[in-house]
Amino acid sequence: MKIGQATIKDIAKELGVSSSTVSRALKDYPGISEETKRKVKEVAERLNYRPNAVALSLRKSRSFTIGVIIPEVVHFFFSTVISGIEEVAQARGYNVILTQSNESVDREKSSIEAMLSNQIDGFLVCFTKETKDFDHFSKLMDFGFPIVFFDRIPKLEGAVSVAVDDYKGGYEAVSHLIEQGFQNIAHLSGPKSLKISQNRERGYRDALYNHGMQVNEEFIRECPTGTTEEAFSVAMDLLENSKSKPDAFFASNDMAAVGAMRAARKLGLRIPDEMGIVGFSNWQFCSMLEPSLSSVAQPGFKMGSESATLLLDLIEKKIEGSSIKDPIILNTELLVRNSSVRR
Amino acid sequence: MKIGQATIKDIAKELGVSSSTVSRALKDYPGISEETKRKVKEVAERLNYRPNAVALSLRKSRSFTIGVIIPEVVHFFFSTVISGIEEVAQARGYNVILTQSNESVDREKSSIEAMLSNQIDGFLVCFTKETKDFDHFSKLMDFGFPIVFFDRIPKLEGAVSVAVDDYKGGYEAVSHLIEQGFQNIAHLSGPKSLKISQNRERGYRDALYNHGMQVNEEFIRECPTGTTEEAFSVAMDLLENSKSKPDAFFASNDMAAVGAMRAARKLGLRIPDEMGIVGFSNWQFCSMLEPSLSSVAQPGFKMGSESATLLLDLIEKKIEGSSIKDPIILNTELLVRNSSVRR
DNA sequence: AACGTCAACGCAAACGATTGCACGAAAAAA
DNA sequence: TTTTTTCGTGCAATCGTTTGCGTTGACGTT
Repeated sequence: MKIGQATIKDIAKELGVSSSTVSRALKDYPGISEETKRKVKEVAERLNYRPNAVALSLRKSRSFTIGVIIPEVVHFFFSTVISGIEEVAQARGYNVILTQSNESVDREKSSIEAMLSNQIDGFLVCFTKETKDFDHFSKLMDFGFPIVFFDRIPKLEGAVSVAVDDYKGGYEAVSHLIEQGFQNIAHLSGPKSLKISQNRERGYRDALYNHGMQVNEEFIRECPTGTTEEAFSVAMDLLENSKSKPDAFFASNDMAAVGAMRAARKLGLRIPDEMGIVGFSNWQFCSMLEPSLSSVAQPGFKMGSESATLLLDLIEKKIEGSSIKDPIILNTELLVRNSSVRR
Repeated sequence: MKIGQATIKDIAKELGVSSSTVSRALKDYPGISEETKRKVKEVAERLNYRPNAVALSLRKSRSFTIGVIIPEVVHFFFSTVISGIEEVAQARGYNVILTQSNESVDREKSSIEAMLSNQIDGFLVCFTKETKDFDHFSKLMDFGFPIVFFDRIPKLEGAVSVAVDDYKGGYEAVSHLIEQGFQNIAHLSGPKSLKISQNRERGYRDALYNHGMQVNEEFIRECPTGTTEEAFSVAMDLLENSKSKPDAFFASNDMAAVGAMRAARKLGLRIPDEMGIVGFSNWQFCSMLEPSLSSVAQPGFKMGSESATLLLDLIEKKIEGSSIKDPIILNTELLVRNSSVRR
């Protein structure tokens, strides 16, 4: 009686019929007279009847709700992904339950538990940096429970996943720097544990290699947290203490790129003439910086909408999980701005 | 049998007792022998029993889920708020269902409907810019349905809401500009329909007034969409065509502030010497700009956590909605950076 | 011996909707 | 007129859990 929500029984009582008749009438089942259907629908309308989704979930063991597990919401890329997910889900009549793991595996696991007990229909997950063990996912997948991984993809047989072409992004960014005449390109990499970081780094290496340049291992430095401060000190260290000084940075993330910009500025190096910089993710602020920051754009919204579409198709059995062997790779695009173009 | 989830019946069958006994044993009800309790818990453990939240929702007409309606997720401030909401909800054992209205009233309404049929326990809402009519909210509130409004607050008797001290933020920003010696301070305001825009503008007016300066109506210009481009052209127009040219801008939002910066730069005006600028929201990029942008920081995370706490307290009847007459106002803080401090 | 007490548990209804099956009446076929 | 078919509807079980009330048997009291 909470919100005064009318139930099927209310309609039934009002018309002096059984609830089964009402149920069938509302769904235009055959075997109900037009007359009755009309009356039922009329009363339903008048009582502002809305089916109780919870009762439906219980009956059907389906909730028309998908769960999203994401490391953190306050992150331009992730929020874009969420937006894409939400868009598709809403269009197809699904709810989205959101939890952030804050990069903690324990929270990841407890969120899964909580959502499962809510009869969620499927998961959309970007696991944490520290998730090395995927048992809590594979257990579900063995049951045929629909899961789609996005951005960060697991080493897991039969996992359906959507990722961005990190390799190509890295490759193009570094090629671009080389073409601009930069000779000593350093790489501020992301956490080595993540496939995306590895791929960006591979792109970096291959670009150098294919342009006949040597990879200087000293120039590849991990920035596990990805903050500006961290990158700043790493870049400073590199610029002050390395044997051959870098004249360009390819950062695995935009925040880190800003750290490198700061370091360059602090040392009086002019960007882009004496120092080229390219970031990754194309955060909103890239175009607002001075000089504006070149960056590899990731299609966040598309990643969200594609993953969601995939998941819903899996849930509704429009496609088979086993038919998707390889990760879906979305294209990246290098946006060239002022931080990397020599005048 | 989906996820192979064990039910109370499974436990009951295994032990040859009734499901009522199992239910009571699991909750340590009196009237169940210690022996039985032990056995039940043991089997529950072994079968990895998790209560079915959907069945619970149906029985109790409570879902331990709250609904969040937000204009758009991809927005630094809002994503911060979401983060705060999620944090509190998770800590108190609630799920968060998220929908974005994309500033469309229709979507706002349909989201409400959808969530209601999911037996949601309460709403956390930031309505759209175009929401002028609050019937769809007040109808629910009349039933005593828990709703907390955040950021944008409605003209509605008895609404519980949490906002930021926009007036103070505006007042301090403009006072600061005045103290820095700026004389002709223009205001790029937000959509006039929103209370927050009105309050920021009031702060602007009062600051001028209290410092003995005149308000030049020509200097107050609305930027309804709040994009950089829009602000750029408005600022250009002001700088090129107004009788007395502004020497400072107080923008109702950081994106607009960037637009003003661009306009100044385009006209060769040096910031902050010839032109002072202060924004609002303290988006991440503020500190990364050159010069760094002074801005009024809004406590997004706190707004989220406070609103959520309030909502959950309402839901759990720890507090009475009627006991909260006035909006809860969270403090803003002017972060002075380089864009407004004359050297 | 007859009765009351109490611990320990089961029955069944309820939450709201769906659905296989059965039933009665009317219409059609014989 | 009798039999069969068709149509429109209701009954009751089901999903998983909770909970008011009833039942059972053991034990204690007079």
